[in-house]
Amino acid sequence: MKKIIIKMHNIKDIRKDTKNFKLSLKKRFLEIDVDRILKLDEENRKYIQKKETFEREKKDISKSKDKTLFSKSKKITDEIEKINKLQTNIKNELNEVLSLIPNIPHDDVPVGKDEKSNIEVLKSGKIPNFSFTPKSHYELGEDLNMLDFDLATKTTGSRFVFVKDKLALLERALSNFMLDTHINQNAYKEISPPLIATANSMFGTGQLPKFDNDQFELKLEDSADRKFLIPTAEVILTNMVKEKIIDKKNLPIRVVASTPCFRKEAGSYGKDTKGMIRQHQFYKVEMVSIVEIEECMSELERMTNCATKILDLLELPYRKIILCTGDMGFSAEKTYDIEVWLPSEKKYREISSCSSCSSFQSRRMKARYKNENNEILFAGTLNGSGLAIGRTLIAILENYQQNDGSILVPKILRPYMNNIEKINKF
RNA sequence: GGAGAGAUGGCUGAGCGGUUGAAAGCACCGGUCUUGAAAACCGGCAUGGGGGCAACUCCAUCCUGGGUUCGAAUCCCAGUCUCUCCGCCA
Repeated sequence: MKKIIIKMHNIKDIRKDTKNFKLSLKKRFLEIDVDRILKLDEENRKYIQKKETFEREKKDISKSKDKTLFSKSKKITDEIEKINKLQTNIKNELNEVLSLIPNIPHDDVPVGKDEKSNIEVLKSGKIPNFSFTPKSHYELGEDLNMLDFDLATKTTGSRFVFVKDKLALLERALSNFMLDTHINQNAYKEISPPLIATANSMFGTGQLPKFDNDQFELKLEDSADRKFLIPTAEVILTNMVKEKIIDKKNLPIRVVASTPCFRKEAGSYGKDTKGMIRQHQFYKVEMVSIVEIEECMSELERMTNCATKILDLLELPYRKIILCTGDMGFSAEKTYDIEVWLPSEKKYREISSCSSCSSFQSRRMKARYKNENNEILFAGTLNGSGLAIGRTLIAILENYQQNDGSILVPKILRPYMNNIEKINKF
């Protein structure tokens, strides 16, 4: 494996356009000492120059094969070593600071501190009118005897669930239905990936170093080697192109996978403790696109449409919102969230999140492509849920519930469920 | 788990102490020829970083990390990964 020089933000760009960089950090409401970054960068370059001067001298001596200069060469070696140490320290410090800075928001993204500044861009589907008080998914699931939270607590702990019988079938049907749709209609290629990723891969997509605490880490004999359960298939799918130079003719790359996802959800104590909205383990169908950098915005629209199409086909009411700068994830430059209507909460809840990460992840991963001019550029990466299966299951339970506590099966899913039309208690 | 073999540019693959950042071939790009294409011939073609407005120039990199040496792709040590054979196992 080649040594990887990690670059999360292009320091050259920061140097050249400090003003803009500071402005975009402000949009994210972040306090970052940019002047310190620039100072580190300057020092770093100063030492590099110093080192290179010595290295050149040494090289000349070696080439001359002049024995009288050999002792001098040895002294230079010591000098280089000293400078190298200093330079490495500064470089590491610089990289550490840079690796904690999130992606720069796209110009389209509304500026705001929190979800209150998100903007609704689309509302679709008909909100169901119930002649009775609609129940929550966990009431429905427990009444059907098909969701068992207590049992999961006993075997595993809180925030896990046993899904049983026809709901387990529904979960499986959803996975297959979503995959089939993305593969056959949306031109994604199906992948069944590993569910474990290296620390390096986690760094590539932006989960590390900042969100270490949210990850389930595996216990390994050799503690220097860190491995993690994937918090989303995005990690492993996006890293498929890491350290690669992709031929332009192979772009765009579109892949989809249905995988379990594992999240510690540190810092979410007390939020959504009831039901299966927020679990430590859940299934999700994930789409990932690798594109030429200028295609990011159009691909994001395309990807988001692939996600909403699933909700259209399932005939679930939803809305699409664009996240403001303060509510966006670490690696994203622009994000659409898709929220599905939950009758028991009388609220829209997130069921998918589609993001363009521009070259933010590809810089971390060293994923590049050659364009028509033979220039090597960092690729654009995008990821989106299409959709979160657990939450889709919830949405179906709640939106398709009947007065007697049974659940109508959405028409499109029936072929995937032995053509049953209804999920009953008996 | 045992025993061997290996890791070199987009790919194949030579080099095994000194102008080797690296032969050759393939792929790719440009040109000549051709009505067009193919073939043939000519030329170009690694990545990262530093300096410079630029032409350009300098440094690093032959799996990773140490060591030997004035000098390492080449020698030594440790590690990682890959392949083959045997064992074990969904």
